[in-house]
Amino acid sequence: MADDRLSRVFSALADPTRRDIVARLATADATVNELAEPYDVTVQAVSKHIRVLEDAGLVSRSRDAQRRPCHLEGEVFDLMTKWIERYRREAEDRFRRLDAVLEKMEEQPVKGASAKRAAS
Amino acid sequence: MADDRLSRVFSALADPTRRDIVARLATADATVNELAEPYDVTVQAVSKHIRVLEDAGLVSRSRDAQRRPCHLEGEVFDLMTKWIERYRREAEDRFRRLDAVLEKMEEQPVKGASAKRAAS
DNA sequence: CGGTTGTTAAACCGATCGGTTGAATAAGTG
DNA sequence: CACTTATTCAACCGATCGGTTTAACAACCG
Repeated sequence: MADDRLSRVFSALADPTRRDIVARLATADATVNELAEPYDVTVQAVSKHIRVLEDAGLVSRSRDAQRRPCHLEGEVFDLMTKWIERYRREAEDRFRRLDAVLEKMEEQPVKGASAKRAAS
Repeated sequence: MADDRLSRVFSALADPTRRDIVARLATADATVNELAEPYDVTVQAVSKHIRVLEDAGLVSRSRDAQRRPCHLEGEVFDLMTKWIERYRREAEDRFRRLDAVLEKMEEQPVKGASAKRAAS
């Protein structure tokens, strides 16, 4: 797994358990044990999941006696959104341009070329 | 890897090569060979990457003789954005609420309790 | 102090991943 | 037809993943 930020974030969120943890942390901070309770895996496994989320910058932790409360870090979402929006917009623009071309082609219906391969 | 849609999408984008392919497809459709050219891996490896993107619904393909042009599908981005925005908003709201609480605490500076643990 | 609770570290395991090589398939071109 | 081009399939390989068990560590509680 590439160690760049975006890769870590996407990779972290590729697991449904980790996404669920994020979802629950969105409503309230929680300790490892609290987070582990609903899943039928060991608390160690959940601890690992949280580590992954932490490494991705999605979660931060404080200390409260033996407990290590987890807190969702919202900033990282910006990174994803920025990436996504960029390419979504490009794709949509391209789609619109294609639409325009098709419309134009309908107006003056296919002069010469077969439109199979426009340019090199 | 869980086979649900969101998992496949995030998982697909967790790889930098695949993200780069998406980025390039945002500007123009391209064949497997064209896509493979800049990377120093075999074309088979790139073919696999494209398969992953296709399975995630990020890429669709048509046919042009032996070629299989790849086309970026923008819709899937909505799925991600929706998921992200939802939890980002919750996290931000919570942050704002916390801010409000802290402000209030500054107004009437710590009456009785130690504010260590508010409620069960 | 000893015991309990919360969390992590270490070692291991089967499955999947990203990559390879080699061969097969598909479809134009001489 | 044989030949080149574009793509995929199949088998394999080392690394990583998600999970386990066992043990350690940290900090409170009596």
